[in-house]
Amino acid sequence: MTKSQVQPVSTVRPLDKSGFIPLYYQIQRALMEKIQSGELATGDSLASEEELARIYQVSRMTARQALHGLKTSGFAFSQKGRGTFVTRPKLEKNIMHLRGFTEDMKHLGMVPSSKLLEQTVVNASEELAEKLKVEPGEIVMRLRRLRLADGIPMALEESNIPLKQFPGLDKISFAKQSLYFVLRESYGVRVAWADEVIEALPATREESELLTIPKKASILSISRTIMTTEETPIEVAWSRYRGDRYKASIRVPTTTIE
Amino acid sequence: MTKSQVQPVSTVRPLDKSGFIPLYYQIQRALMEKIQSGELATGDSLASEEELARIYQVSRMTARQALHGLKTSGFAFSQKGRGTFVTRPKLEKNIMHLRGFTEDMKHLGMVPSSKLLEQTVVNASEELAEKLKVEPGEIVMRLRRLRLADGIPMALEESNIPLKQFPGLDKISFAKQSLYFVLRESYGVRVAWADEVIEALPATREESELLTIPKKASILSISRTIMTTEETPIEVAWSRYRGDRYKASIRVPTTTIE
DNA sequence: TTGACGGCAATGTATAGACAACCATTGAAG
DNA sequence: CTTCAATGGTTGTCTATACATTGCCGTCAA
Repeated sequence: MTKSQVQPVSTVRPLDKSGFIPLYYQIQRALMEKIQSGELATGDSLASEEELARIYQVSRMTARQALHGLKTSGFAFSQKGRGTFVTRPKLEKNIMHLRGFTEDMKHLGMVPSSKLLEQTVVNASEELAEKLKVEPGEIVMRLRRLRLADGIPMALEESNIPLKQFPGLDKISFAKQSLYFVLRESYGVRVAWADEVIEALPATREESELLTIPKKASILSISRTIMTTEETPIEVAWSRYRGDRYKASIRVPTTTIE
Repeated sequence: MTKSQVQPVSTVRPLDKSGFIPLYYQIQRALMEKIQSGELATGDSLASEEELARIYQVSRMTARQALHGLKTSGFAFSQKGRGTFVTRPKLEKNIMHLRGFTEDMKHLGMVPSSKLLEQTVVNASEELAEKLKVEPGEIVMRLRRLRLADGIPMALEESNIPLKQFPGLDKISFAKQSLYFVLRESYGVRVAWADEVIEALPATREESELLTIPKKASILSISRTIMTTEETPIEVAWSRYRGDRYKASIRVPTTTIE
């Protein structure tokens, strides 16, 4: 509360009013940066809705929307009559964010690397075709990668993408580029939601060898289907994480508690 | 789209304008009921914001807020220029909802039962005290239950609740009543969020015996901390599910995709 | 010292309206 | 028949305002 008095107004970057990026989102990102950089620590109070509106020269509802975005992504919470406060989640792997392995590891301060095991074009099996909502036998790109952090094998990933929707995708090398990055930037894919199923499985022989763990050791399996707004699956993928090195976490916000 | 023309207006229950329950929430629940009952199937279009506003005699922003609630809880999604559509998730155990085991199993059409292993009052250990944000040694109620579905052991649950906040809780029998139900109805607890950590672990000897699975078999572990709006933990709990019988699932909505 | 009250600040809820962006359909022009 | 333009419907963003509800704190009186 006293902080806002001390804080110089000069630190506020003016908003881009060109109309391409929503104002509320620009404010949200500005606040997020302050949280990520540590300028705003856990427990600190954020500027009030009224104050944000004054600082950024927007209406209170717009400022409110920016704060709402922080709340639903788990970086802040509000108390009626008190204010809005930072609550930076220190979580292992927040599955509420659709990040790839590379981004995940960077956030954890580890050096990610990847070993391409397979990049082929296959005909969809019955099971896969059903999940992808295509005809059996349709061509699908399959990507199988071993993921390492600081040189230690951490996960095994397989990704299946129907090539019908993304012509030419099989000719791109994913040694360096992130799959999600390519889909977003080159094909303009708009993701609507993702369904994830989480299981604890015993390692198969192949998995235990690649991940250098004992046979039948516990594995955290996350299967994911990413859907577009047209309800067409973009990708069906699964990841197998070493049970002894990996935890998934999630923050369930108030809005979804019944 | 044609549906809204056929639908008689008489089915609309008038809103309770007494002011105790927000209008947007009443609309949200009314829509949710139609989804749950099957009156609105997956893929059906919901009434437009304008239409809802007209039907319920509220402003468009209020109708919009009702739809927003459905979206963030994964029961609907919107497309600019087209409308809002139902997308009822048919998922195994949606961890986006804070349901207890009993409600979970009922939703899956199985008959839940429970065996109370332990209901004691203990002094908090270092580790537990830190998680509950209380002093070490403070009294805590511990509930350990074996959970069965159709008579088959499915999960092991331990729940720790600081008694300081809930005097008399240790005298209530939880053989029949749900813990969440009691906390909500008798103590008026307002939950702000829950953090969950999901792991794949090998079963200990005790776990394998109680769950009738082989030793070191894979177990899906979900640890949960439930917090109030005051940032005080209400409950620290963990569940151990049989890896061969249980899957957790989650639908990540657009709003939280970066 | 304590308790009651009032005022202030903050979020929660709700209204009314405006324009932009996007999608599907229709109808006219080629 | 095909293509393009207009149109209406829908969600997305934004403004301006109002009142309710809650938490905090200081003042004043008992």
